[in-house]
Amino acid sequence: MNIPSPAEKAAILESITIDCVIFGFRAGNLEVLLVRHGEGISKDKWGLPGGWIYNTESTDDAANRLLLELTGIKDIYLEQLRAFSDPDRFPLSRVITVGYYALIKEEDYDLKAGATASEVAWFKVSEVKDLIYDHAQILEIGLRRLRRRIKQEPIGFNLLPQKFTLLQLMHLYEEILGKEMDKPNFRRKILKMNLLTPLNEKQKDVSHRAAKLYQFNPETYQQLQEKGFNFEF
Amino acid sequence: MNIPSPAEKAAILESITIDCVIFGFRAGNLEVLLVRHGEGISKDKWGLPGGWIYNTESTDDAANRLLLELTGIKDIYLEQLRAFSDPDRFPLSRVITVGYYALIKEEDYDLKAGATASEVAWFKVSEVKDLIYDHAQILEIGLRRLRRRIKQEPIGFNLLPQKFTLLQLMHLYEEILGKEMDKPNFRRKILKMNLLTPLNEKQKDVSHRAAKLYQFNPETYQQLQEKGFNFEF
DNA sequence: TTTCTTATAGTTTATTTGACTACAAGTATA
DNA sequence: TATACTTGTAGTCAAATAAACTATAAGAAA
Repeated sequence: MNIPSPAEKAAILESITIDCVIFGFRAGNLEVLLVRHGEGISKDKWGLPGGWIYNTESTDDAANRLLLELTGIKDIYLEQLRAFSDPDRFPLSRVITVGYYALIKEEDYDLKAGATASEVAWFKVSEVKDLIYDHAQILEIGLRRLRRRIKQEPIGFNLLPQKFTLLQLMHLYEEILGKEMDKPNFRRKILKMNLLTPLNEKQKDVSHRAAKLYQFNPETYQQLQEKGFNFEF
Repeated sequence: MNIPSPAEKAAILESITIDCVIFGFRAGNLEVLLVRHGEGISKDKWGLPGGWIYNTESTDDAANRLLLELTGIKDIYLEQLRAFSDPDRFPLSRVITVGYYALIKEEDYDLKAGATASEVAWFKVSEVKDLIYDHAQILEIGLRRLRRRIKQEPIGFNLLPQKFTLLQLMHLYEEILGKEMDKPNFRRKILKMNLLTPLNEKQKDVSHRAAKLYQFNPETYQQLQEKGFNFEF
């Protein structure tokens, strides 16, 4: 994030920015998308993708635009976290930032660094360190939100391939919630919800008994949502 | 909310404001605190208490300060809702507002209109209408947050007098969640949590059998919180 | 003394949980 | 080809919980 040029100043809100916490999941690890800044006071340092917002756009629109410009990712569902407003959070001027977060399947998107980002990459959440400004705090709040959300909505499915085994799904919950689970019980509970459609297909190329593949069924989810249900495990 | 004067402009962030949704409970009704504006384009109209933030304060601090200035209420726990950022939400200029919410016991606070508010008063949530700008939306989001929170934390006790009966507590849950409950079951469930200290005291001046009074016990709550528990009814 | 209202205790049945056990279906290897 | 090994899947059982309901107690009012 840099101080905007005079030309830019006319079009943006000088005291508000956006920062996005984008989570992905690969090889059993929860990851987060970071960009390396190409200019300004944080040049060469890693941080969350973000930037200034235009006078004419909502923060939702700004978040989507910035994410596309910096990382090449578009058309994803970004949810607002909250505003971060410590007066000293940004060293050059008084800036409040609005945090957003999302969960995506890494394989569905090609990364392409753009605008003020010289590089984009996924990092394991457990290994992230030294982020600029207060981005560590924003990430922390994003992670907390993710853990809460995944207990109440079936968002975890966004992180898996379209066809997955029950054990993959369970491992995802274990990784995000940070606790071990019982296979038979998990299986019973998730199947009773009727959210998964069993496929006539099995895993391939595994050196043990192949597990049945399932896919998430958004329609039954719609129906269930009206009655209200929960994802505690 | 008015356009700030040139003198004020130096001290504030021009494009960010705060708005507070303060909930109270009286005579079985959920209420919200509104102020009548004394000046500016929304003069004489009712809206949420709020205003501009200073360069030197966080949004949390600004919310507390504004609430005190406008309504006389201080030292309460305000929680951030989120930023509201529709480019057209404020008619005179581009302003993003950060919403806050809180729950208080009405009897504990004296209202005193101040600063740009000519009047302050409690309104039944079910009867509120015609709020300025997008304050109806902010109230709606606050209400949704309240309903979610009350299912997970014992915040409802903030709304009752210090000594209360189980039926009063149940009615509060019924009012906020909008559904009827079973007395014996509610009673059993809430007592098993061990959050209430029974008093050697009963209701007075009621024309029927007097119910036992209880009070909320913050210490056992502290202990329980570590283990995690939930308030579903 | 009877009636009415609300408080509180208890019952019953179905459902859900958590911890396990057992076995099935494959792959690897001897 | 037989055996061991790994993971998947089904099922059991006791304990805890939830929902719906009945019954009785404690007062106030008629």
